[in-house]
Amino acid sequence: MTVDVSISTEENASAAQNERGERAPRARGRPGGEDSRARILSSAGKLFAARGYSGVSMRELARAAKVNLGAVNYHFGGKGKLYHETVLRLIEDIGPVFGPIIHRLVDEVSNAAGNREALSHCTANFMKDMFATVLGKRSLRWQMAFLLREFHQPSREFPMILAERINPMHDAVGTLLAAALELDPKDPSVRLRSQAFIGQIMSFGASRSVVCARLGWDDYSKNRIDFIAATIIPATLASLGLPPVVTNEEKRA
Amino acid sequence: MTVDVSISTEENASAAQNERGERAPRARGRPGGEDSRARILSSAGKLFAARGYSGVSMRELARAAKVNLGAVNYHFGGKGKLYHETVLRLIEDIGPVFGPIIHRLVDEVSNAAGNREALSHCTANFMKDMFATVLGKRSLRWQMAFLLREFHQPSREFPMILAERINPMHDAVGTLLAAALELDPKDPSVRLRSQAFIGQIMSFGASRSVVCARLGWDDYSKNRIDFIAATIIPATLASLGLPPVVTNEEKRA
DNA sequence: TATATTTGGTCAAACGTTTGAATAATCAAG
DNA sequence: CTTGATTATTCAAACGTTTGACCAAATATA
Repeated sequence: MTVDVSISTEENASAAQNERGERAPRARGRPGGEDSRARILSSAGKLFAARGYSGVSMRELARAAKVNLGAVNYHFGGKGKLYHETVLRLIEDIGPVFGPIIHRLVDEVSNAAGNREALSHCTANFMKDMFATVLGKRSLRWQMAFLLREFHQPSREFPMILAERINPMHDAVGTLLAAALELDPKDPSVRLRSQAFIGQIMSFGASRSVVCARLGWDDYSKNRIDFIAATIIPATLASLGLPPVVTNEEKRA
Repeated sequence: MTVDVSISTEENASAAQNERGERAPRARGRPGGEDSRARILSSAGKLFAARGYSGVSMRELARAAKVNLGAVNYHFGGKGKLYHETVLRLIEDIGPVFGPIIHRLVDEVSNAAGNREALSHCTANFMKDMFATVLGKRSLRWQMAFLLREFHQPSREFPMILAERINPMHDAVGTLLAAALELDPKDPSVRLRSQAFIGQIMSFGASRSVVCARLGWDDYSKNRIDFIAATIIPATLASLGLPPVVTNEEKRA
């Protein structure tokens, strides 16, 4: 448990003792290295997501991360390697976010055991989770933009993203659709409908500018995201031939 | 009619006579101008779509268009102006493609007059048109990539694209959804479902790499696009509470 | 000749990268 | 408790290349 945390955050690795009580060797040399590294990685993610690889200069990046220009190459050994590290970091970052959502979906589908009301609830829960996460999580904003960019303009890092994060998500949705449609999860039509299912959700992230322009919104907010979910979920349930989910308010009436 | 064609292709504008039979004034000076301009514009579209504004250098562009570096600035007066012209050209190009699709949809929805079988056929026809166009038309490939880029990373040209091409498309889908759901076309939930409707289709273009990877395809083909349409259309009909469309084969049986 | 276009070249600025000195911490020796 | 070696990091300057822009001369048609 403590191991997991230290791996996922990856900070303070050199600052304390290890779990055996042995003295961990303190960092030598001028301090601040891990700090700068983290700042560079964070700035790089945001900038690459917003403007793409060639749209970001090393100088701009160094300025944003508040480090010297040379420090970027010192820590990462070049722009290309930095981009690679950014993708690795992205994959690490979104794992703990989508992992539980995927886990919950697969669990609930399994527990539903074909019961269609239960499948409706799985679907609604999953979509609520996804909308809230993809559209709402401030901390995930640049990651989503980064992903969308890699989707439609795959770099050499794309296969890794596909294998580590996209395939598990699509496979999970596949089990839901297979249960709802009573088809094999490997059926090509299930895979296509998984794409439509996920693509529909992601499109609200990819076309944020369009949605906001057409709805007269400045940006998404919690209430607006809830409204999107409440609007789209019934349509998706119907598309799967699943019964509508009765909301709490409707139950009271 | 002939006017539309000449506008849409925009080539040979200086090569022949106009429709009144008057002699069009032949171009003076060194020849090749309109040719070079068109080649530059075409290369610029493809390159900007693939790598983005800053991912393309003027020299690379000149090489791709087989013109001298100076000729690009001669014709367009700079990289920024060339990008602007590329967007104008894009809007002009996709107009004749999506215009008829939109027109057909609005017409058929109007003629359906609320009849739900007729609305099913509208929907199916529109989606078939869209899938075939967005995924299939080779000539539209870079335009779609360009659009998707502008969606999620709007440049200063975005408002024009929105007004000229996106809003009409969304409004047309809005009339379909309003008829099917018996709501006002301006209802926010109709606008959101229009986004989901279109976004779902576009996602097959945006995530081409994902779809192909998961289906084991190298690329889309006519048959595969038909298969996508045949898979997704029934789901969309169900999501709108519209009756399924009976295919020709099923009718014979 | 007049006009339109192409051409090759130059320019300052910005690019990614490299370098070597300066800095700040730890560690081992005295 | 100081000292000097060692290590890690920062920093400013410079490298050679590429960038977008610009220009005057050359060229090809009317």
